[in-house]
Amino acid sequence: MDQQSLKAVLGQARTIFASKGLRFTKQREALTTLIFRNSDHFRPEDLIPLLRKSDGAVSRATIYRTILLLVESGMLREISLGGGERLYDPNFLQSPHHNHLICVDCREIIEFEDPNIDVMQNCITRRLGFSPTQKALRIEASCDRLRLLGTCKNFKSSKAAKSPRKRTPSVRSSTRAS
Amino acid sequence: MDQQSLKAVLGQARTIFASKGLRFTKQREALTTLIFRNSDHFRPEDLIPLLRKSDGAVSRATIYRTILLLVESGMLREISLGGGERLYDPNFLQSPHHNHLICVDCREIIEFEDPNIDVMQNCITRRLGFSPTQKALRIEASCDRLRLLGTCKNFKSSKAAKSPRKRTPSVRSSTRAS
DNA sequence: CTAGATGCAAACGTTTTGCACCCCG
DNA sequence: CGGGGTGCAAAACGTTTGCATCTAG
Repeated sequence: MDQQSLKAVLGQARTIFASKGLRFTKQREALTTLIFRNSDHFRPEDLIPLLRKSDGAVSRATIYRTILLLVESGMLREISLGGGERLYDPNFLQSPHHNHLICVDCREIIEFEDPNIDVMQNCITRRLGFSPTQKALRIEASCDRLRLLGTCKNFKSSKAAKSPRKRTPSVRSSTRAS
Repeated sequence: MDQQSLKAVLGQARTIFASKGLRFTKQREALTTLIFRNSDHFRPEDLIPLLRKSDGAVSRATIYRTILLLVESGMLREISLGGGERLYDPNFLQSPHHNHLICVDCREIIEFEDPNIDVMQNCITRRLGFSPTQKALRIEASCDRLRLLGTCKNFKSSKAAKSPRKRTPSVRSSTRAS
């Protein structure tokens, strides 16, 4: 996001917060800046090391609390990519109706928009007797290029197509040991 | 699910497991029966008390491990309803292409199917250069009936439209206490 | 007999919370 | 100076794992 838009976003946040009687502290500003500057999907934990580097360190608790505020303000949206992975997406501010395609080969996330999908979702919702408030379409798919050519413009062997939620094994002491 | 279909499902599970060199133990059978008998969405934790009642108690570890096996066998699917809530849905066996609408008023989950949506998803996926493997459409919506008439056939005040992930407070001892 | 399965409890990663203190307005 | 905000560390949660034991085939 360019400097111009970022300024606008910070202003918007400040206004929304003020309207709720909340302060826009330097921590909240640093966090908001970080989140919208690169407009990447992120996990709350990801933000901690990023904030440690510069001088604007923010505690874990504040990070979680601020994210919640931004979600409640409609500036940030939670998305789910399966496997219990919980990500936040700052891009709904600029493209309010986009959806996500996740490449099962490289776990790359591709954002796309389609007006027909949106119309159809509204239709279905109304037909069921509801008024739509939020819609999320997630498509998991495999990359044709990778399958046919053995390579994929998104493919990075580093994050190779694997299981989310990895745990680091550790020394373990059994209580029932003989 | 009727007794007939349940028998078929158990047979299917037994076959798939056998083909992978896995056993269909009494724990796995009890679990599979429970899951597909009522075809309700569930969290792994939900199953523990249900299994304690009858004689077929199964440990937490086995529950998680078996659920994983069922997912890998394509008999069970994980769905996500937002708020980090991770549910499992046994109904994809009978309606492989259904989607979910969640009522924001009462958190009721309505399953629906729409052939057009499916075609369109395939279109979009191919246009992006991918082959679809799995699709999930989640619509959050508010119930018209409730808004207009103040009542909703799905509305239960008990599970009143609120925040997922509640925590039970507890006694806490502060280290920094004076 | 033996590979696979189970149960237990410990540990993990993530998220929430109580509380003392801080600071902005 | 007061009410909202922060940081810390301690829970709480949901899930995974090592290991000893058990069991189905």
